[in-house]
Amino acid sequence: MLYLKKYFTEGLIQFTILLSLIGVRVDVDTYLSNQLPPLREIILGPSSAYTQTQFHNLRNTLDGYGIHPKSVDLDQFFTTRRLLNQVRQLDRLSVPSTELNAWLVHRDQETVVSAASQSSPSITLDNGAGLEDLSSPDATPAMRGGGGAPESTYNPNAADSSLGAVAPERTQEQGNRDGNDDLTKEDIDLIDILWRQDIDLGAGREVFNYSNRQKDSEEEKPCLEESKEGSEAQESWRNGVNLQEAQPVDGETGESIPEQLPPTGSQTSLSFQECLRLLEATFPFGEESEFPTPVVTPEIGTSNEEAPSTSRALPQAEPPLDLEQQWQDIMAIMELQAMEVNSNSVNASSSSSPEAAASESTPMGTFGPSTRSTLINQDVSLHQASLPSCSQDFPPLFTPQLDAISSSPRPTMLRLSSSNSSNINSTFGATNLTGLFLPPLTNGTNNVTSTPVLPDPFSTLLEDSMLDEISLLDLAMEEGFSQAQTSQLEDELDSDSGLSLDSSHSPASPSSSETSCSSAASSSSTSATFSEEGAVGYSTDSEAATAETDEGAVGGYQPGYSKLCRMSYQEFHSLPQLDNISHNHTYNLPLSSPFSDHPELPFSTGKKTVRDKQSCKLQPPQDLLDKQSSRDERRARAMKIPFSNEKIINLPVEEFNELIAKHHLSEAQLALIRDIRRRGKNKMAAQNCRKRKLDTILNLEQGVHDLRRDKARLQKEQMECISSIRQMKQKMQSLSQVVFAQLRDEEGRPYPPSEYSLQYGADGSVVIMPRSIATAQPNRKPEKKQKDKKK
DNA sequence: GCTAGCTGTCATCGG
DNA sequence: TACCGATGACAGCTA
Repeated sequence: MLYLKKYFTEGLIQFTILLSLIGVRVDVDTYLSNQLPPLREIILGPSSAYTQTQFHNLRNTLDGYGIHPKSVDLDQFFTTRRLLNQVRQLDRLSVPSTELNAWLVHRDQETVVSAASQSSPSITLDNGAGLEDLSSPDATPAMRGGGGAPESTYNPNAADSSLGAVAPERTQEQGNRDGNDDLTKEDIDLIDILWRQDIDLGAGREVFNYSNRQKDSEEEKPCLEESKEGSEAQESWRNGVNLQEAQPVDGETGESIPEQLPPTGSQTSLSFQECLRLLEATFPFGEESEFPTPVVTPEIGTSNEEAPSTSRALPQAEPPLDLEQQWQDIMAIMELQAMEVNSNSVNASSSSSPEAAASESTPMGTFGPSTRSTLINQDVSLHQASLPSCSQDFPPLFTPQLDAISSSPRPTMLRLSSSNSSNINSTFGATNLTGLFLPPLTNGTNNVTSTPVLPDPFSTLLEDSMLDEISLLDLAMEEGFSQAQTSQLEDELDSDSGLSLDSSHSPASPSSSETSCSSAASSSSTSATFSEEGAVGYSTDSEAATAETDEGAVGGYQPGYSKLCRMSYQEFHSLPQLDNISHNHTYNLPLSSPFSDHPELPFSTGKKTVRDKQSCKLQPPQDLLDKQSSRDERRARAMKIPFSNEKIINLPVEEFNELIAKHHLSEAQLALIRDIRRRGKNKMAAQNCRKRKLDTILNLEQGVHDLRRDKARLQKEQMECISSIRQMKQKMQSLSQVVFAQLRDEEGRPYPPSEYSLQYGADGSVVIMPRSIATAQPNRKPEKKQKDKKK
């Protein structure tokens, strides 16, 4: 479960990164110009010590790695933190001007094989069939990947026939299996007929301005009309037909015709696959990425001849492509998708060209013979694809393993995985996610300059709650947290910050958790220990009670009791400044604390005893806390206070008074008890106060960042307004010249523009008046020597 | 030895 | 008026 959890977490992160990349890309120019180095530094936050994301990241680090909460794997910790920070910075529009951070989800061959062999159908990168196969328990890998190549999650037929055409055999054999139950053979034939009709109607290269990337030798094939494509594509999505299969195929030659690019760059969407391709090309991923995602290789320098039946890992040695080239590729893809020419019509023409045959077993994502052109054809227009496109594009991130995760009861958060539902569309089908982060496409022909995609809605999905709460709550649900513990975690999420006041192990430092534990202990309940999270040394309440009884009332520092309360999961991951983890309170703390056996030992003398030193070696931070907290403990012990300091501090006033009343205490004892209570509460208050201070600083920092971002945005808008006004003035001037050229006075003489000017009334009237008067009385409508002239 | 950071404690104020 | 929380200030401790 932890393993799967890790996959899910990382997959979610990468998923959001990729989606964010789509949105950020569109408006990247804005931020390229606004990303000043200081601002960038602030955004990126080199001083991560004051970021509140650490404990969340650590939280994420905890899940799935099976490490002790106190033994933070720093590499994973910082890696996760970096990822999360950058994810969040994506929504904050913090794309550096000279830096492109990209991630590529990667699934190695073994994972694919195992996934396939486990009858957990892997989700192909752009093969909607693979998605549908999720719902088809009887779908075998061979059925998806082609004969004899169960490992291949990438169907070459689909690759070659993407965007408009599909091999007939695939249509018949896989169409229904892919969940395309309602797409009958007649429908397919009809679509094909329509497709051919469009071809015959002459929708050719000039219509779609096919990209010059296409090989000259390839036959160009007209694409369907966009409107029809839109409807068909959506229907195709509904039917589970992969857009990849909608690649047009020349009706005569049977060759795969790549989709055509619009003449200008309409930067509206970017297919997931293309994102992967570009990201991979930019940052070749290695085996580091543990998230099992389809292997995608860049089409550049990739041929189908190599390892057709095996998935290839991403070529790490491949040098990153030029960034400019990458962006050009992205733009080209966007242009392509803006055309929405990706038809889902099933073309009877078989794309079983030799190349396709060669890539019959090409692993999914390994682009075959058509290289770039084929790649482009595989793109999916997120616009047209609407919601299904999301599910179509994104599911590759969610592997069967994730499905297994999602199959487990997880009541919280959006289920991003394909889940165990029969159709991936059911996951995203409730809402049009595409519409969330992509502007509605009114017409298939996108205006190049009128589609700035601001990913604000989607950015909301990337907010902290998505990444933080999902990690925590899901972890709580998955790892056997009790409902009370889960609610405790939720309460923590509701708090202003993750800082736990209970970070200190001082007995006089109770917190909500401690209080709750105290209550639980008082009710003789046996709360579950947190040993499952890896923390050791926690005892049950009964044990704590026993220890307390054995130890006596004085020096109520109960390792079992208090640590159960204090060193909770909450405490650990609620620390906002885990970068400075130096107080490992309970690390390697044995179950039977020395204090239990010799409760008087730590408090017997002010000097360190041998045993004390030994305990210091085991738990140095504990020593600090012991020393700091033992003063009142020692005092209480010296005064023979018959109950623990924790009770003194944490009990409500009524109970505290009752407790005091039950014992016949001297004035000195009462005074000490009240001092202990006062100091203990004040200590908590001080911690609260400091926490608030820190939160205030962080909020201010964030506010500064937001204000700077708003300032940059407003400046950009101002520049746009100025430019618009300038254009309007120019247009007005030209119109004035036209008017003056046509105006004549009573004698038929023209009005020289140098002497007259046009004055525009508020009611739309336009009058001509001498410039001298116009300048002298700019606000008064001249009555003389004017001729009203309605425009 | 100096310094920064953390923590506990006291005094004070306000609810 | 007692209680409690918040907060500034200070001191002690540790790295």
